[in-house]
Amino acid sequence: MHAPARLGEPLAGETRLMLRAAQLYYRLNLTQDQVGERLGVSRFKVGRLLDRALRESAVRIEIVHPAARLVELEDALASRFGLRGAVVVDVPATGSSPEDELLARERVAEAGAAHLASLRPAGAIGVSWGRTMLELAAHLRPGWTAATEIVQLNGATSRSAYPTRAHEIVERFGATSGAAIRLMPAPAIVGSPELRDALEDDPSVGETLAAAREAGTAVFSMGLMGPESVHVASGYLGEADLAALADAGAVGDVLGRFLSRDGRIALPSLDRRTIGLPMENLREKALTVGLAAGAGRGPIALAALRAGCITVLVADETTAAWVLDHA
Amino acid sequence: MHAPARLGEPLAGETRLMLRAAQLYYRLNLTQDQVGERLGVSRFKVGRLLDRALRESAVRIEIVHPAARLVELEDALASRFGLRGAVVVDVPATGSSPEDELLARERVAEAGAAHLASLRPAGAIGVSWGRTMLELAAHLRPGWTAATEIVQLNGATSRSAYPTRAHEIVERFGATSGAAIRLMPAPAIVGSPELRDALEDDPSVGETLAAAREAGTAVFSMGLMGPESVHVASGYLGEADLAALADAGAVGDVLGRFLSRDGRIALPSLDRRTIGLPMENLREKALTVGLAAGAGRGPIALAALRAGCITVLVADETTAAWVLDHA
DNA sequence: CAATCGGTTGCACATTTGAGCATCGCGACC
DNA sequence: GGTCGCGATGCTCAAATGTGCAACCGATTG
Repeated sequence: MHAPARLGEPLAGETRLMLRAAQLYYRLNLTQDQVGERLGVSRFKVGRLLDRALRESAVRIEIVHPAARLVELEDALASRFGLRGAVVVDVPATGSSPEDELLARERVAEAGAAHLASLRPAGAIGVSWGRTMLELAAHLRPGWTAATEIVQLNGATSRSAYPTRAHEIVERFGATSGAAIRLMPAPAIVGSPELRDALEDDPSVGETLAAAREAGTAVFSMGLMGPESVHVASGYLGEADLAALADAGAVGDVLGRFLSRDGRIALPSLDRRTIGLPMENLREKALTVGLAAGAGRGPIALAALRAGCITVLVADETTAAWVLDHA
Repeated sequence: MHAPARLGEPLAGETRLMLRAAQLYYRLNLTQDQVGERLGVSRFKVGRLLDRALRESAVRIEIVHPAARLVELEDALASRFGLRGAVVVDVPATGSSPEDELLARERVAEAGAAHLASLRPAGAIGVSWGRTMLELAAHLRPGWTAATEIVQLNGATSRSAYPTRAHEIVERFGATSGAAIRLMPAPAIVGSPELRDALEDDPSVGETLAAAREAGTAVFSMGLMGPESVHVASGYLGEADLAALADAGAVGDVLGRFLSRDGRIALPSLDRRTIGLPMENLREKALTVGLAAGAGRGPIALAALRAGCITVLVADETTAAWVLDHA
C-alpha cells in the first residue's frame, strides 16, 4: 500500500495519528494548528488527516434531533415532486381514532397557518372549506399577510343539518388579513351537469368563480373518499355516487373533485356536477397550499401531487412517509 | 421562552431552520453562505444556527473507527499516570490460552518496536529479557535508531534447561542500531543477599550495572507472578519463594523485582537477592518503555505505573482497560 | 409617550481552513 | 548508477468561518 511494505500491521501509525487528530479537533475543538502542535505535525497534515478521516468515515456526523426526520421528509417531498416547499408535522399519536384525527388536524392546520404566513401571499387568495381549513383559519394571526381579496374556491352551502361553515373560514381569512371577501353561494355538488352550468352562469356564483380563477394563491385541504367524507355528511353525495366513485377508484377529493390514485378525475360525470374551480385552473396558480391531515390521507395526497395541483404540501408525518413510500 | 409566547408549538420555525441548515451544511457540504442563500437568511444567522445545533447537540459528531477506542485508552492512560506516551494494541482474541498469549505478545512487541523506533532514543539503552522482549527485538528494523550502547539491565544466566535468550535480545538491539553491547553475566536471582552483593561487586557484573545506571533509556517487559513466571521456568524461584511472594501480595515483576498492587517491592528479602538495576534507579531514567502483553497483566502494569517506573506504556487493550478500571 | 432593556441582526475584521502548486524524498526500473 | 514517477510535504493565496460591536426592533414600564 502506501506505507512501506509492512503487511499485517496491527494499526498503522498514520491511522493512530488520524484518530488522535480527530479526537482533538472534533471533541476538544482545537484548531488544526493547535492539533498539529500537540501531535508534532504541520497544520496541513492535520487538515489532510481530518480529510481522510471524513472520507473513510472514521468520523460520523449525524443529525439526531427528534425533528430531523421531519425535515428530511420535507426535503424529500419537495425534490421528489418539484414542490416549492413542504411542511411535515410531528403528530404524537397517529392512530385513526377520532381523537387522533382531531389532533393531527390541529397540528397540521397550525403548521399550515404559520407556513402560509411566512410565505406572505399577496393579491387574491382562494380558499376551500372543511374541518382542517376551519382549524387553519382559526390559527391565522391578525396581519399575517396583506391580501387584497379572499375568494371561496368551491361550493359549500349545506343541504343537511351539518353546516360546512365555509363562510366562517372565508371571513376569518378576510378579517385577519384586512382583505375583502367573496363567497360562493352554491352547493359543492348538484344533481345534474345542467344545473351546475346554470348556477355557474349566474352572476352570484360566476363572479366568484371568475375571481377564483384570477387568484394567484389557493389554500385547500384534501378530503377522504368514503362514508365519512364531509360531502356525505353535508348531503352532497348519496349512496349511489359513493358506490360509483369507489368503482372508479377514487381515493379522495380536492375542492370537491374526486381523484383516482394516478391523479386524474376519477368520475368525470360527477365532476361535471361539481361547482367550483376546476382542476386545470388550480394547476395554473403560482402558489397552491394543500393540507393533508390524518390517517388514510396518503392516497389522496399522492394523487393531488400527481395531479400537479400542489406547490406547497402540509402534512402529518405518517401521510408524508406514506406518500414517499408509494411514489 | 425566546419566541413570542406561542406555547405548545409543534415545532418552532427556528428549529426547522436550524435542522435544515445542519442538513445542508453537514450532509451536502455546502458553505454557510450557500446554505444562507437557499434558506433565505444571512450567513451569520446560518453560523449561529449551526452553533445552536452543536450546543443543543442536535448534531452529534462521533469517531466511529474501530481503533478509536484504543486511542482513547492511550490518552486516558497518558493523562491519568502522567506518561510521556502510551500505545494500546488491538488484539483480536484476548482469552488466556497459550495461543492468545502468543498473539498478544506478538502484537504488543511489534507495536512496541515501532513506537520505540519513532522515539529515536539516543545514548545508552538498557534492556531486560523475556519472551516479549525477544519478540520486540525480532521486530527491530536495521537503523531504527543510533544508540551508542545496549546494556542488559538484569541478570539472566539460566540455571535450568530453559534458556532466557537474553544475549540474543541484547545482540539484536546492538546489531540493528550499530551500538556496542554489554551483557550481565549473572543469574536474575541468587540464594542470598551476600552472594548478590559479591556478584554485583565483581567487575564483570558491576561494570554492566554501572552502565545500566547511566543509561538514559530503559526497555522492559512486565512478568506475571505465579508458577508460569519465567523466573520459575528459569529456575530462579522455588516453591518457597513463590509462596512467600504470594503471601506478600506480589502481582508480578519488573526487571526481576516483584511488586505488590500498590507498586512497592513486595518482598524486600527477595529483592536483596535480585541482581540488576534497582527500582529507584529505573525511576530516574528519562525514558522507560514498559510492555505488558497478555491476560492477567493488568495488576502488574498498574503496580509498575504506581511505582513510577514507566514513562511509556505499551499494552494490549484488555490490560489497558483493566488498568484504567482499577486505577 | 418616552425611556429602557433584552435579544436579534448584520457588519468589519481576524482567524481558520481549503485548494492548487512547486518541491522533495524515495523506491522502481532501466 | 541514473532517472523516472508517485506520493507526501509545506507553501501561498483565496475562501470560509468566528468574534466583538454597533444598530435596531419590539415589548415593557415609568
